[in-house]
Amino acid sequence: MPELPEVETMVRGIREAVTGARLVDVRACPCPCRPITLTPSLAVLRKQALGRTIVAARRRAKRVILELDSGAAFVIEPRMTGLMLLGDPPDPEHLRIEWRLVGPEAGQIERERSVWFWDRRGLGTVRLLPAEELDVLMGTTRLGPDALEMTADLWRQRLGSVARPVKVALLDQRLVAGIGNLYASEILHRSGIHPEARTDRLTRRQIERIDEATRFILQEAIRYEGSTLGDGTYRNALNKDGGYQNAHKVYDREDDPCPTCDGAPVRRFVQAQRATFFCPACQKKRDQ
DNA sequence: CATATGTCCTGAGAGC
DNA sequence: TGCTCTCAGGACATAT
Repeated sequence: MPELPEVETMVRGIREAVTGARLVDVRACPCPCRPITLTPSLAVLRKQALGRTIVAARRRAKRVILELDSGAAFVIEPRMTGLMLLGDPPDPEHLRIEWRLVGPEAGQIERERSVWFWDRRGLGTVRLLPAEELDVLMGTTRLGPDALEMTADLWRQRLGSVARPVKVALLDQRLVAGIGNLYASEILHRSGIHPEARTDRLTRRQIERIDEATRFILQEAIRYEGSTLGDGTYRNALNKDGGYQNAHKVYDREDDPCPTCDGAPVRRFVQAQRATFFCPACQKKRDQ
């Protein structure tokens, strides 16, 4: 499930191929699969975007952003199973959108190529947002600060303003943007904080640990190019598996001995309808 | 307002 | 073996 590290990997994977390229076509998947949420309609979107040049590929939280020279931008939300791929994807059944590009690539001659949005479950969305709406998305009113932009002060401020189990708070994209279910468990494990600890009772020291752990876990996961879980859905832009699943300490590791304290078995429980994993020895409820 | 729950979707895996 | 059922969790709509 693409969270910040997976989306960052997608953006890095397509950046070189899309930046500076001109958009010559946008096509919806020709197969009879259910159409993805596309805003505006394909016809309107083509009118606004064809002939434009992609000036930047960026990430905001868990979204991929392709900025056009008009100021508008494609905003792609992969949600559960969406992927950005280069070249010809292997499974045409779940292809949703194709961007056809032309332009110089890596100092070579002009070349036509495609970027694809592939999405098995079809929960993902593709939008073309005008500049003003993009500004709102990039700001922190609707989405909180990007998880990699957080500071201890910001954490203190934002966690202090809510009274919820800390794991649930980390998943709230208005509070901090980019963390999903997998990395929330990993971040709290590294922080040594129980997932049910209330945000309004966290100590200064605990918040500093969340600050450090967030950067550490997310940057490490980016280095590994994200996590490809058992269903094998997530892949990078070249359709290769990520590697971070092998470095998970608790996520999807129920009953395994905790690799940090090498003793207690990892526990799993359901919190706000999501699976939470933690080590009962490293993450005591009432703690240091 | 803050927080909680329901909803969408497909395919893997469990259990009978 | 082949069926049915549950579950996975992104973001947002609706409910409390």
